[in-house]
Amino acid sequence: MSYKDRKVISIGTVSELTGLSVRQIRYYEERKLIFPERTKGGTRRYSFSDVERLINIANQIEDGLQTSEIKKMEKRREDRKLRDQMIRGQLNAAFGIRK
Amino acid sequence: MSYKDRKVISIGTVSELTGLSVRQIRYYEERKLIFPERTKGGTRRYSFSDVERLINIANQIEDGLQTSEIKKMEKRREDRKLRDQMIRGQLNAAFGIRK
DNA sequence: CGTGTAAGGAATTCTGACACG
DNA sequence: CGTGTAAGGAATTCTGACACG
Repeated sequence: MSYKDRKVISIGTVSELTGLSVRQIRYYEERKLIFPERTKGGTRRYSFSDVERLINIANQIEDGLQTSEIKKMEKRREDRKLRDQMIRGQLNAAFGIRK
Repeated sequence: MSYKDRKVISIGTVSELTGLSVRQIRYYEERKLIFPERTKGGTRRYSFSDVERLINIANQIEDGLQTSEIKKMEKRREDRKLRDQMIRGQLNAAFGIRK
């Protein structure tokens, strides 16, 4: 959609923007925490959103969390979000509650 | 400032986003129409604003304009902008006109 | 588990030049 | 003038592995 989500940044630039090593960035991908696109040639491309996400991941790692825990927390957060949306939708369908 | 102006995109990706050849992109820089940054290694980095500017340049070229003419028009536009700002500033200083 | 590193190779980019028109 | 291309080289990125802890 917006510039923020266009995958156009190569890993070296992401390393500069985040302060993380390319090794760390690739590792977080291996652990399914980040999902860059690939060019035809196979090089990774990240978005600014990815950069922000990486900074959050790095902070959680610094706080002693393991990548598996970070992954679980994200999933729970995502599940809550979906559940809330569903509840909102049902309330709206039943009572026409706006916003 | 914003994501739009961060110089983080390499020339190959810019080529994809604009549909221009890397040769064309480098040439417009040679003609002083575009100003990418450079990494320590010397590779060019562009912003989304640069991508937009390139698309505009390409359209003007298609319309038969020469790079020197495009450059002049941009300068004139820039000069008008500065002049208007100055006038606004003087009006405001003299009469306190807001906005 | 998270990260560094050396290894070999492939993809990407760079510059200056020649070509065409 | 604007753009394509072949040339040689340098910078960038890739993967799989070994190391440490």
